[in-house]
Amino acid sequence: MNVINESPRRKELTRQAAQLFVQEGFDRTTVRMLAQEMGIKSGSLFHHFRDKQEILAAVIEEGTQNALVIAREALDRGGSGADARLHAMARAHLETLLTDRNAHVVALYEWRRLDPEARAHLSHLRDAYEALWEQVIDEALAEGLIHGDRFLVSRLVMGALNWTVRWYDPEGPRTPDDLADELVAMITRRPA
Amino acid sequence: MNVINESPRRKELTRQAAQLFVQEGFDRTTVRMLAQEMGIKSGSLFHHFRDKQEILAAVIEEGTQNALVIAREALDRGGSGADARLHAMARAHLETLLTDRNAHVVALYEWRRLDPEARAHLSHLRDAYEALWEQVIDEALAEGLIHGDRFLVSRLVMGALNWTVRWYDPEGPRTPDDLADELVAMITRRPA
DNA sequence: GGGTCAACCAAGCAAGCGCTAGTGTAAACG
DNA sequence: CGTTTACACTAGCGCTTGCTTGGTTGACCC
Repeated sequence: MNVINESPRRKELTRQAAQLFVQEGFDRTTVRMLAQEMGIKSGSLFHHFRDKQEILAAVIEEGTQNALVIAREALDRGGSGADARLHAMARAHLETLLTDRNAHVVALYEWRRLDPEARAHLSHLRDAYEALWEQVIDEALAEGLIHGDRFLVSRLVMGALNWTVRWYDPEGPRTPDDLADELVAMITRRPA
Repeated sequence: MNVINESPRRKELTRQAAQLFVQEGFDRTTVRMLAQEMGIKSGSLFHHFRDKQEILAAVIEEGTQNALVIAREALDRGGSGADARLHAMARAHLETLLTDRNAHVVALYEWRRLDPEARAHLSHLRDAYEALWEQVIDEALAEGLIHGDRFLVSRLVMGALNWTVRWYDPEGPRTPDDLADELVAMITRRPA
């Protein structure tokens, strides 16, 4: 068994698993379905992953890690004003939701299926990501761009963003940029 | 079988099922677990519900119907200004999320487990509820209380609200009123 | 050119699943 | 009184589940 291994083969298998988990849900996706999607037999699956749970953890880890990287890049690259940084974060968030859509949907819906150890590990990753948001929101508060409770505002904003996976249609007329603009406009106050 | 029946016994069973569905998820909740929670044997369960799916549908229907009733009452009772009505809707939404928490969590997480017929039926209920929101948001837009795209704003707002089930702690210091205030303050613009 | 090793397969086990069939019983009804 | 009705029980069928076991294959290595 490869256990902690990060082979390219495993990465590809993880990507395919994410797709199935989205379509069917984790519990309804059998190891036989996973194996077929991957073009192997169900037994061979356990050469790459210790058990079914580990596949779920791998899917979620992949998505969260990417989100973190993209958000950090966006902040490093972006402008210096709170408004620009708010925009950059929102856009980065929505872009990840597109490119790694499957992984994020799985993370949102199947988080509770993780066993305690995996959950603890992945919680750290997620916390790191949310810390970025709170930092940017702190800056916006400091500049007077938005008002209110730091904790509540960041939760409400992340809720609005995360919820987009439930209704956003990439084929539709709206780009991630549009959404980011609309969101930032909605929560920031410029004199009317 | 009672099939379409709405006996008080069935209502109580539905409430208990909701609790288990939240704890374990629909797929992981076995009919034997449900029966034990209800104090009967697994076979007896199918006297009240045609199959497991019907229990899920009953749980979600219950929650959505209550949300609709409460929201309508809040709007009828509430003031006439867009600001007051926005507050009333937000407060009503958060209150339902508290009193019928289990049912709503199930509705959010397990919606996709519904079979097509049940989903079609419940979609109508949900659409009716969302129509209330869009109406209130239209009023707020007309009054210039908020700006932006009607569709996007309502989705973002409902996202922020629905997401609260993932982090809101009823035992914590914040009341649903606090949340509603914060949300409305965040999205409305009063001259700074 | 023997040894190593990742990757895969065939076969199947033990457990658990949703659901059914057939029966019992006590209260309600005419 | 006999019949119906609501609710519960026991027993288990047929199937699927996650996972294990023991073995095969082909590419690479000193």
